[in-house]
Amino acid sequence: MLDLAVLGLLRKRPRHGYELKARLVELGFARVSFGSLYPALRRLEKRGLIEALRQSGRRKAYRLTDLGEQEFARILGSTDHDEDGRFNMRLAFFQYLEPPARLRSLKRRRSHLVSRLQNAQVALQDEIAAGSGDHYTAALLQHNVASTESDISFLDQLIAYARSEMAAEAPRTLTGGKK
Amino acid sequence: MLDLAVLGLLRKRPRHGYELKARLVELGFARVSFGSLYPALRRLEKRGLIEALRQSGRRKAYRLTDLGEQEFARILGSTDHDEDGRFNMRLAFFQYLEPPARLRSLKRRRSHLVSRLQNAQVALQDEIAAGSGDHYTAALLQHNVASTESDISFLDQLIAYARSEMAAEAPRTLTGGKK
DNA sequence: GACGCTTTATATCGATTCGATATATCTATA
DNA sequence: TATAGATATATCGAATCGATATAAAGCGTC
Repeated sequence: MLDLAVLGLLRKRPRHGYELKARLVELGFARVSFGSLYPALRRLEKRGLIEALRQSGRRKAYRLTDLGEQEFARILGSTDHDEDGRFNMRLAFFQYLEPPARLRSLKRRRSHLVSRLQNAQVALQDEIAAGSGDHYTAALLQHNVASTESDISFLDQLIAYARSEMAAEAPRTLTGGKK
Repeated sequence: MLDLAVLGLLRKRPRHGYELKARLVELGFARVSFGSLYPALRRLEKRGLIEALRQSGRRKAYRLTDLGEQEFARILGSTDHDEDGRFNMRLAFFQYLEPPARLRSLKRRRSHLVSRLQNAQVALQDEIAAGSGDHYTAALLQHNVASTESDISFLDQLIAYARSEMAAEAPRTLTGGKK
């Protein structure tokens, strides 16, 4: 996932490690640590996907190479492994995906969340049925259900938006699109 | 975090690895893998915190030792490092914490989320101000804000509950508690 | 009752990531 | 120019990931 993040952020403009970290925090990926980021930079450099532009003082800015751009497109285009952080990272780079690919990715994510919701609902019902009497465990399970529901409705908004984009972009329907 | 999870689940009753994994999934910790779980079991066994009860076929159930129970209490009592999964795991074992410790933990978590919310709000405003025009990045940042807000109100409910527990349990006020 | 099939269950392993610590460089300011 | 705090990179053992291997148990079915 870090590879995608680094390549994606460098696609816009060169940055050094510290800047990358700062942007990741802004985007909500506070978990990525320097202990994974710096090794990732060296890994990517060794693979020729990014290259260093030596600069002032201690900073070492990197830029994306052509090879790196290809690899970024490849990772972004590959079917996503359904994990929360993974999906959100992908979302941050949706601008680099074609609208149809966006829609596919969103639908896939949605169905994953729906099945997660079902599991969460069952777990909650089982807990209530078992009547263990632990309010906090029940609250945790209730929260899992609620936040998954909220994620699904968030996705539904995105799906609606992606559909409208496609309608606007490819107006080759009988109605004869405008613009 | 896995250590806390394993010890906490075994505190209730003996289980084998596969059962532990299943319960973790129910509780919403789908991310823990067998590749971390089984090594963790051996680590904990070597430290004398759990011990195996050989059983039918391939299953190897473990039970918590006295030493393990002490260590569990120690970990649960130690100040939590603010990370989402960490906190939720703790919540799953709140039943083993004293009400005042519960309240302290909840408040600490709340203030952490409030500062995260502020950062998320700033990031969203900055993105809007920058006017990059990428709807998906903006949506991601908006979602970060919304879900953090929702987490805070979830915590507020828990805090209210924890307060009511303490009021009910230690009714040594002037009003003279009932029960 | 032996044949496949799926589920249950543990193990293993290289690569990645964590988390804590160390250290160097800038910047302000007194 | 000392000192402090923010910026920036590096390092390293331990934990975790994720994918794969293996094997026993359960189960229909012919």
